[in-house]
Parts: sequence; C-alpha cells; structure tokens
Amino acid sequence: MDYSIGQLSRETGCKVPTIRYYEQVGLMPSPPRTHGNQRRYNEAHRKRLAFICHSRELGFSPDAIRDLLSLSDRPNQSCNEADAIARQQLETVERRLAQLEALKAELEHMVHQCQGGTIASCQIIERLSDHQLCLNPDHGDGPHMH
Amino acid sequence: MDYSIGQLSRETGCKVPTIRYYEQVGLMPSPPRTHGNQRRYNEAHRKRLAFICHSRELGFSPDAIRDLLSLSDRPNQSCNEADAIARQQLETVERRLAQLEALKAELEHMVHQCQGGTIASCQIIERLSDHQLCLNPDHGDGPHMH
DNA sequence: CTAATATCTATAGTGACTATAGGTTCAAGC
DNA sequence: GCTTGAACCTATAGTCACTATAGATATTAG
Repeated sequence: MDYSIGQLSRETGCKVPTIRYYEQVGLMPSPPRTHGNQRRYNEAHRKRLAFICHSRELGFSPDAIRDLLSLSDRPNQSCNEADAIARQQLETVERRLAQLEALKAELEHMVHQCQGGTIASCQIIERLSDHQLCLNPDHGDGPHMH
Repeated sequence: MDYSIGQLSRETGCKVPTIRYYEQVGLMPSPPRTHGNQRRYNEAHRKRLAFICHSRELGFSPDAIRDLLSLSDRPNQSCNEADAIARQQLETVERRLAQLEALKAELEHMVHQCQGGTIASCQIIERLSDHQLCLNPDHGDGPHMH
C-alpha cells in the first residue's frame, strides 16, 4: 500500500536524491513520515512523480511542469486560468511534435539509405535548421524568412 | 556573407555566451577570426547552431546531439555506425512522439472541457503517468505492469 | 578620428540535479 | 527480543549546461 522512497525510486526510475530534491522545490508534496522520520508515499505520489519524470524527459522546464500539475490540482474550479495554461502548453507541445516529426522523417531516411552501405549525402542539419519549425514563437516569421 | 557572433545570436535565438560555450565544448567548430580576434561565422555555422538549439529545446542531451551531428559530419562513408546511431535516435524520437501525442490529447481535452466554464475532472496525471509511454526503455515492462 | 556599441577572455553564479559523509531506522533472521 | 546489514536521514559539496559580470580591446556609424 505504501512506498518507501527507495521503492518509489524503483517504481518510477527517478533517483532517490532527485525525489527529495523535487520535494525541496515544491514539485512533490512533503509525504507523511514514519515515527522514525522516514518518508512514506502512496499511489497518488507515485503517479505524480512519474508524470514529473516523463515531462522532464520531454524537455519541459520545472516551471512548465508546475503549470501542468496545477491543471490537475484544481478540479471543479472555474478555469479561465487553467484554460490559458492548457492552451499555451498545447502550442508548445504542437511545435515540439512538428520538430520531432521532421527529425523522425530524417532519421528514417538515413536508416533507409544506410541499408545500401554508404550515406550518399546527409541533409539532417539542412532539413532541421530552419525557423519554420523553431520552438521559440518569438523567433518565427513564419515559413519564409531569410 | 559573414556573421559576427551577435548577428548569429540574433539569427538563431541562441545567446552569445552560449555560442561561445558550444565552441568550448566542441559542439560548434572554432570559426575564423578577424585580425582583431573576433569570430566570423558563415551559413554552415548558422545552420549547425540552429540545429543544436532546436535539438536542445526538444530535450536532447549534448551527447545525443553530438551523435546526430556526427551523422552529417561523415557523408560518403561506410555507415554501420551511423546506421546504429540513427536507429537508436529514431527509437528515442518515437517514444517522445508517443508521450507528446498523449500530452497533446489530454491538453486538447482540457481546453475543450474548459469552454463549459469548469473542469469536471482533470485526468492529466493519471493518463500520462504510466510506463507504457515511459521514455526509459530499461524501465518498460510493456503495457501491463503494476 | 571619435564615440557608441560589440566583442574578447576569464571568472563567478544559477538551476537542476547527483554524489558523499556521517549518523539513524527498518526489517529479516536468529 | 536482539542483531545486523540494507535503506533512510540531513547537510554539504560537486557536476553539467548554461548565464552573467568585469575589465580590456575591436569595430563601425557619423
């Protein structure tokens, strides 16, 4: 029913000191303790931590993750703010998806070519360096800059 | 034709000290200098830097980026190694895509729900915390663990 | 030629972990 | 109930990838 910090670490793949760090910076709540002062976690903690770890691996900053978590921390409430957060994060996610799709296509192309034994010409940088797919919205003049 | 480091920074959105840092750690080559010792970059530099910045924003580590860059640094060569790198990176990219798609679906669901004025119940963590979509391949027992 | 702006190197600081040291608690086996 | 080794605790220091600052030099618009 309950997890020690080490069990939680094994469940999530998140290292023990990192779990304590997330508690320190407020991404994870302070869990209850045994009378000997050791942390005890439950299923909700496990899911929250897994979500944090996955989001970090996807490149979201702790602040962005805080925003995403705040969406689930406020059920049954008025949600103008939540809507704004969701929309903004959705835009970010969509830009990342576009970039990753392009990268995937290029890698597939290379794997395909490599079956012949040599790389005729690798266009990976050329195809992925343009601002059309830039993640930074301040920076995109749309598809036809330069 | 040529860019100063500041112009390159404006073109790519990458900060000036970061460009120098990438040179220091070997992600960017040492460019030619003016007789007054200032760096001058060209189009190839610009594209390479844009690629690095985009990849970083997508959450790739500098080492993974080094691998990706090495694919384009060795045209017309035998490519067993390049193929292995491309395949491995392709797997990573595909896992990230799956996670991002799930996150996108959840955010869209929330934006949709929010039009009604309240969040009935946010399932964002529940839906994105399972290991089915875990980025770490060492950690996935497939769809039915726990 | 001058003055404002940009660049140079070197160094220090920040954010997000990650590792270490020295001590305490837990739990399995006797 | 007692022992004992693994796991846990806090505090602190170190690493990685930037990011900012200081003081000196270079470039360039006027």
